[in-house]
Amino acid sequence: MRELASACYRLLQNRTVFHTISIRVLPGFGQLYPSKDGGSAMFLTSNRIHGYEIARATELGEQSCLHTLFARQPVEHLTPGQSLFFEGDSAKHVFDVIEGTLRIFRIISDGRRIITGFVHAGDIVGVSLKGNYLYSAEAITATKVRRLTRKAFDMAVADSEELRPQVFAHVCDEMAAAQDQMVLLSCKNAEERLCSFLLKYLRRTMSEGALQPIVDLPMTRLDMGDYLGLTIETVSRTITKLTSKGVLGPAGRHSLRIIKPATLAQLAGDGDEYEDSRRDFVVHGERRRH
Amino acid sequence: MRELASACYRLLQNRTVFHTISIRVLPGFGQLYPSKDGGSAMFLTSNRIHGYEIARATELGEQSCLHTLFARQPVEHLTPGQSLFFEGDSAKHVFDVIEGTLRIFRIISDGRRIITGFVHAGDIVGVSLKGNYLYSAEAITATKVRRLTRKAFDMAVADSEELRPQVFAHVCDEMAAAQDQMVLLSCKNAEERLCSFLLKYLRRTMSEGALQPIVDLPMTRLDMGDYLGLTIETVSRTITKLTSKGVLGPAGRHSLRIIKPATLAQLAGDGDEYEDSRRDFVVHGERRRH
DNA sequence: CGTTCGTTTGACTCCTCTCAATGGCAGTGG
DNA sequence: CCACTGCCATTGAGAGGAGTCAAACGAACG
Repeated sequence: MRELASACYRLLQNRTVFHTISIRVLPGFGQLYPSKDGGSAMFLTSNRIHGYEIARATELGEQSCLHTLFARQPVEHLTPGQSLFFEGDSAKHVFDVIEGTLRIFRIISDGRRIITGFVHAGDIVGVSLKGNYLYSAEAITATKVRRLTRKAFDMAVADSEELRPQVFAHVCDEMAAAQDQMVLLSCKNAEERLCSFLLKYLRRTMSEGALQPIVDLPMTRLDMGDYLGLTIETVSRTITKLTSKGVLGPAGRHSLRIIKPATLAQLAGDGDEYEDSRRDFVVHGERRRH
Repeated sequence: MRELASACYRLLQNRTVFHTISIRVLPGFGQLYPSKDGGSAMFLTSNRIHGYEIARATELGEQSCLHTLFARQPVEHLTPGQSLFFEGDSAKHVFDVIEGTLRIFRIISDGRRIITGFVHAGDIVGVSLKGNYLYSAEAITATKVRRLTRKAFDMAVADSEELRPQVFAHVCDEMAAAQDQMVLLSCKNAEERLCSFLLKYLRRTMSEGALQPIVDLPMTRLDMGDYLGLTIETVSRTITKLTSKGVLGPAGRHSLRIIKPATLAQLAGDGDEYEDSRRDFVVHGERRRH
């Protein structure tokens, strides 16, 4: 069944005009979320065995950073909506994202989509799996990636005392993120979910040395909803509510200005973030759980 | 704050009678879920460096199975409710569960508990982390474990070409489980969550060669609720509903008889499980999403 | 036999989903 | 230059599923 959903999704990817047709053909898959500019041709992962990669990768084994493994690989470009790989495909490559954002998601049998994460520039995708990809990856914005065959990647890592702990750390971070997401989905209400989400992006933005507390959200409300376990309407309503509270302010099409970061942190309900709680005042002190 | 919650939880673990007192002292932590027989003393993880373990572990390096690393370690016994380690503690040990069941959970600032998983006999806990435990572990039933220092474990693994992929596979399985859990929490209703849960246990039970489709659920409704992102009332009501549908039947205090496994699989809504869908008939064909 | 703890059941509330309509922006073609 | 169209976002009204509060029940245990 998953194969069917996946196949159907690919079909949608390949469509030129008739994407709504596919939806009617398979009533079970009512919401296969055709991507914005799905007119682009499907991105086929090449199955060539890059023998030369292996040699090159191992020879770079003494380098300290995982990214250096990818340094000499050709850069591949993805247009928004283009797929990098599909759930269920045999996991032949590991990817280093140089620029852009991707969504990582699964489609379940009734056609719903669950975004399990977003991947940004500097991240590496496709490490923590054996055999087949557990999820699909799709570009949200124009994206540049470099790829390495798993074989090359694994060999380089196996040979390097330096890289192995890095890979392990990477997997641990992924695990920690998954746990946080489980906490969010388990017992946070819409406002807390959104605040947690924005807070994460705010931290990332600020740590990159941004001057203004403006977060860029390349994804659509649908993406956010599918990530946070909410509908687009609820996401939209919650943003409106936070704006009217004065926590957020508008800042362009795909951006939000965080006016009260500390309130945002409080509303996120993670609890253990006290750093800047007194930088602004709580307007509405309510803290109810559903 | 997390430290406070954790500390408060430890306090509760140590309590003899006055566990409700602690709750009132810290209004934020209204539901610290004192464990059933919390009268037991707190289990302190020993910090001795087992130098001899390391030698022994490496000398066992040529063995094929991860469990053999633990084979010569002394068996430790945990009574129900006893803690193995706490969230935030520095992750000094890796554990091999020989017998019994543990819950793996996190406490968030408002006192809620999220169970991220259950650990059964044959599982290994504490692998996929660096530095500190991301969660607490607590025995549900009488449990037997063996421990190895991380140092010994890591060294043995690093030295063995055989063990490394096993550890990697283990981490991948954990990751896959986390993803499945995210799907469950993201977009399944109470019935689907419970069915998924029961189905997982049923599969485990049957694969162990059980003759009867009876799943043993050592945990309480509260544990199930905290795992599935539901309240005890909803868990209870859903079980009642499934029983009245004829899918489940009572089978003792902590057990459930699965009368219609295929219906259970259908209701779980995972989609890609067709194997035995025709073994029984769907009574109520409804398949709504909330 | 009484207490305690876990479970079940009921009544009610409320948060989020669903359905539906509107608004706004961007790209396209006349 | 402007209407048209498609997509995304917003807003509203209504419904329903799960949470909350409360009480009763049942099993285990001293």
